[in-house]
Amino acid sequence: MDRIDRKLLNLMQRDASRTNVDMADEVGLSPSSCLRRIRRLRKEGIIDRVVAILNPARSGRVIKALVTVELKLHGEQHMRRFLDLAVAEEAVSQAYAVTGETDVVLVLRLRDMEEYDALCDRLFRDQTNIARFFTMMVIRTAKDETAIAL
Amino acid sequence: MDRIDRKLLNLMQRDASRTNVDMADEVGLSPSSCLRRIRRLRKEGIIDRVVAILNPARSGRVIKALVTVELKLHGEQHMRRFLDLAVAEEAVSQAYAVTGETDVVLVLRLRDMEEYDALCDRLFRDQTNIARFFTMMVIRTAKDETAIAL
DNA sequence: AATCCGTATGCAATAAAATTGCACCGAACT
DNA sequence: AGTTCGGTGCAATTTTATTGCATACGGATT
Repeated sequence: MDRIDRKLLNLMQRDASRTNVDMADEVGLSPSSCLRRIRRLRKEGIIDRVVAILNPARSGRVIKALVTVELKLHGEQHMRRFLDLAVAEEAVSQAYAVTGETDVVLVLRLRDMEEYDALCDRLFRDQTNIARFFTMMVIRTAKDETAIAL
Repeated sequence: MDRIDRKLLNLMQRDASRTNVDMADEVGLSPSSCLRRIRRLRKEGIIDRVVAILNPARSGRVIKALVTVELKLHGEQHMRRFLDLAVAEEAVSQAYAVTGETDVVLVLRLRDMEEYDALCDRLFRDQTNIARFFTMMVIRTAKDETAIAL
C-alpha cells in the first residue's frame, strides 16, 4: 500500500468507470502494471466492490429523514426483531443499533409523506415494543460521502 | 424507463464492474443495445456515477458514531459556519441539517477514540455556538445501503 | 388501413481495452 | 556477489466496447 495505491483508490472512489489505460496514465504506470495493482486491491478486499450510484432526485426518493427509536425491551432478541423489520423496508437505507440517547437510528429515503406515515405505522405504531421515536427531517445535506479518506 | 432499465440499474447498483457483454446476456439484450441503454441512463443522469467502495475495515476507520448537535444560535450564517467546519473533517462522512430534536446530525467514521476526542475538541468544545451534543456509538450496522430501491 | 416518424434492436465490422507471457529491474536477505 | 521476490514494461493475444447500417416496433396522423 504505497503512494500509487492510494492514488488509485482515490481515483476509483471518485470515478471507477474510467478505463485502466486512462488511470494508468494518470498515476504514471503502464496499463498492465496498473491493472495488476487494481486486481490486487480487489483481491485483498481493500476495494470491496464497484457500484453505480443513482441520482436520488431521479429515483423519486427525494425526502431524507433520520429517526431515533427507543425500545421498551432491550434484549438481544427484541433488538434483532426490530432491526429485521426495519431492514426489510425499502425506504430504510441505513439502520444502526447504538449506545446513548436512544437504541436504534434509521436513515430513511422517502418518496412522499404518505410513505412516511405508512412506514411509521408498520415500524412503530403497530409494534408493541416501541417506547418512543423521534423523526428529524433532513433540511440540508452538507456531506454524504461514500468515499473513505485514506 | 422500462423493466430492462430497472433490471440494469439493479445489476449495476450491486456490481458495476461486470462487462457489458455479461450484463447484456443477463437482461436478454445484445451487447450493443445494452450499452446504448447504459449510456442513456448515464447521459440522463439517472446513473450519477460509478465508484469503488472500499472496505471500511481495511481503511482503518472502523468506529462509526452518530452525533446530534444543538446550536445556540440558529441563524442561517451560524448553521452554515458549523456545517462548513464539520464537512471539512475527514472523519465526518455525512452531515445533515435537520428539523426536530436537534439541529445537525453527523455520521462519523473514526480510527480510534483519540480521533473522536480531538474531533470533539475542534467541532464542539472549542466552538462558542454549540449548546449541546450527544454521541451515539454504533454497536451494530443492520443496513447501510448505497443502492436506491426502484 | 396506410403512412410517417422517432426510437430501439441485432448484426457485423472496427477500434479500443483488458489480459497474459516474458524478460528485466531493484530491494532485501543470505 | 548471488538469490529470491515483488513489481515493472513491452508486445502479442483475447476480449470488450463502439459504431454504421438495415430492420422492426409503436404511436400519432391522415
